This record gives sequence, structure tokens and C-alpha cells, in this order.
Amino acid sequence: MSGARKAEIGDKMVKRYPLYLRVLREMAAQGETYASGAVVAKALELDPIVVRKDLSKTGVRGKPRVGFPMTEIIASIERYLGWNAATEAVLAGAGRLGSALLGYPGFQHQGFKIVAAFDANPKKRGKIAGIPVYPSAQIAEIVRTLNVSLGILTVPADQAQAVADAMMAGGIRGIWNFTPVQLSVPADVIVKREDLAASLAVLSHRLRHGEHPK
Amino acid sequence: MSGARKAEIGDKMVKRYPLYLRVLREMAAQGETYASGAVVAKALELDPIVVRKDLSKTGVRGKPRVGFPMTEIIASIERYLGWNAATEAVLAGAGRLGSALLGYPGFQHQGFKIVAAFDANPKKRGKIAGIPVYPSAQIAEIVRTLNVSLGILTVPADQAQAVADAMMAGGIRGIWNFTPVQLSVPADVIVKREDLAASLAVLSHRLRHGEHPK
DNA sequence: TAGATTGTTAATCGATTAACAATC
DNA sequence: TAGATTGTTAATCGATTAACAATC
Repeated sequence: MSGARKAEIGDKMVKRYPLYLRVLREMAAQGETYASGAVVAKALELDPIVVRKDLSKTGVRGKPRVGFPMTEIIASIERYLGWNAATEAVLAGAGRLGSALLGYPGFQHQGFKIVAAFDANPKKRGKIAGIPVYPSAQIAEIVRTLNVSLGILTVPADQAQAVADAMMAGGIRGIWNFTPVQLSVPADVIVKREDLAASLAVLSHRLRHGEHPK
Repeated sequence: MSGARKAEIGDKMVKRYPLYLRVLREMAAQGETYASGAVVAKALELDPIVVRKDLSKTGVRGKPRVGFPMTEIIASIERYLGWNAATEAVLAGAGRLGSALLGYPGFQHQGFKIVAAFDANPKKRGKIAGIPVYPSAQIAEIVRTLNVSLGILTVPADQAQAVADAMMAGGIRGIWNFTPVQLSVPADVIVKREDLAASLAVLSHRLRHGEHPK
């Protein structure tokens, strides 16, 4: 997060930052001005060494016996995650799951804002949770006009590839894929799959084969 | 998956099995009787070595030049994931996200069945997607009666711990937690967090800091 | 047979954990 | 000062990748 070239930060680490942010913001709201790695680790049931290392990666210097200065550490993580300025996204597929995401209040604290939605069904036109819903035929055009680079895919499986193609035609560079479809995209487009089946498999595996080793 | 004691299978590997299953089932539906790791790897854009290793972990022997016998390999993975007999679950919080999960058709192919739902709001009583919705006050009682060991948590954050406690009082041993709350549970209860903020962080990190290294 | 694919062992890589000096 | 906590280097661990013999 400082200027200089630093070691790549892995996915595992990136995933922990939102957790830290939640705890840190809560502590800040309670008037704390410093946060020690030990306290954060306890709140999240993580190993203190992991937390200390992650926090030190931000470039913010902590004081022994005291911890990290709250304002700085929060700002640094927010900046790193890009949560200081909201990333705009569009969503295609305003079905049950899509509507749930459109109405999810948490995104506003996560530097994330859905600015438009699309659905093939004319009955879905209008606004859902204050977000305008357009015909799917206009995806490429509207994405381009709004200059959005992130798309959320919550359409039925058989439309997934076609809708993804339309998004990319409009300039989308990252797709948050909630469908079970293996999307075919060019190398410079990033797809993040939200795989409920995989999560479920991990949970049920732990449930039946005993707790995970560590 | 064979009887003998074998090396622990890590989360990463467990997460890939549902992917394999999807591809294998599709191939089987098209009449294929053997599946080679190479073909599966290509379909999922995975390294063939990973696939070969994962598939060999099932205990099913493949034939060089041909691949793994379709029926056996599918049955073995299904058995390992516990998808041969449906795991029953209850869901608490029939809001937008909860309703989306109640109506999600994919679960039936994933050895998973939601048999009851709960909501604090009396207006939600009745049935959603064919699943009965009961008052939250009856969670412990009904969970115990149905003898279900897995609970899905899609309630508002401020009710998460109380509802989880009620589930556990009824005998729930695994919780699929869709809330951002850090649940406090005894060591023998397994919590799997579905963390949208973390996924989003990974996606936006890759989008802004360049593609992931590998 | 020739060659693609499996099965397995070894090498590499990255992340986690341990250890400990520095510091407030 | 004493002691908790940071910062950093080393050790361990697990997963991925590479290499290659076995086999149909």
C-alpha cells in the first residue's frame, strides 16, 4: 500500500482485509484510537501472527505495547481494497438472487455500488431497490455509456455466456459470476466465481469427515 | 474414498470435486463411458496434473490412453461429497437472500435439501418454494423433531447469534453463515462463512492490481 | 508398435507458524 | 523498569508443478 514495489499479496490475505476492516471500524466507533493485532486476532479467532503480518503489510507502523493508529490503519486498508471510492457495477438477471444483491445494504460499506440492472423479462422493468432495470438487449450500450468495468452475473445458466459476452462488448473487465457456468473470456477479463456448490461441499465434508485439520 | 486410511483431503481439493462432477455428469449425459483427466482439465481450464491427482485420490483406477470409467468415478465423487443421499438442512431468515436459496433449484443435484425455514415475521408464514416457513420461536423444537444437523443462516446481523444458538439448541452441528457476524460456537460445531465482502475484495483486487500471479 | 494418459515420486512454491530481537 | 506488542527472519507445512516410468 505504500508506493514502493512490494511482495504480491495473495488471495488469502486479501480475503482477510475486509474482516479486519469490520472489526477496526467497530473499534473506531467505540472511540478506540489504537488497535493492536492481538485484539483484532481475538475478535476474529485468527492467529495473532497472521494479523500482525497482514497489518504490517499495509505499511502503517504500529507502536509496541499500543498497536496501530486507528485512523491510519483503516484508511490504508480501505485504500488498498479500493473502498475509499465506490466501484460501480451493473447486474444482469434480476431474479431472486439478483434482487437480493440489488437490495443488499452491505455493499455501500464495501466501496461497491450497483448502478444499473438488466433482465430479459419485461415485467422486471422499472426499479428494484432504487436501481433502474433495463432490457437485456441494451447491456452493451448502457455499460459503455455508464463506463462501468464490473458486472454481476445472476442470470439462468443457459444465458450466462451470451450475457457475459454482451457485458464485455460494453467494456466490462471483471465478472462476478454467480452461475455454475464455466465462462469463456479473453485473458484480460477477470472472472470470479461465486461457487455455492463448492462452499457447501467444504462444509459438508468437514461435517462428515471431522473438523478440518487446522 | 476407499476404505483404507488415506491422506487428508484439503479444502482446495474438496472445492474442485463439485466442478468435476458437473463436467462428468454432462459427459455422461452425452453418452461418454470414460473420462480422461485431460478432457476434464480442459473443460474447466485447470492444470491436467491437478485433475489427474484429484481423480486418482478417489481410489478409482484409470486406464492409460482411455481415462476413468464414468459410472465409477461419478459414483465415487458423489459418495465422497455425500451427494448420494441428500443432506437435510433448515434455513432461518426468509428475506431476499433466504428466499433465493429456498428457491434455488441447483441444490437437488448437490445432495442438499432444505426441509424447513424460519422467519420472525408472521407475514412470511406458510410456504416458500414449497418449503414450510415456521416462527423463529420454534427453531430448536422443530430442528430437533426433524433431526437436522445443518442450518443456513440468512437473518439480519443483529439476530444471527441468537438464531444460531437456537439452532444449536436443537442439535445443529454445522452452520452455513451468510451473515457478516463472527459467530460464537462450541468447538464441535462447524461454521462455514459465505463472505461476499471477501469475494468482492479478491475480484476488485485483481481488477485493480493486475491479474493474479498464477 | 507408437503414443497418449495414468500413477507416483521429487522439486518448487507460497503460506503458515515459530522464534526472537527491538521498542515503547 | 518490566512486559506486552511489533517487526522480521527462519522453520515448517501443504499444495502446486515438474518429471518420468508404467501401461493400455
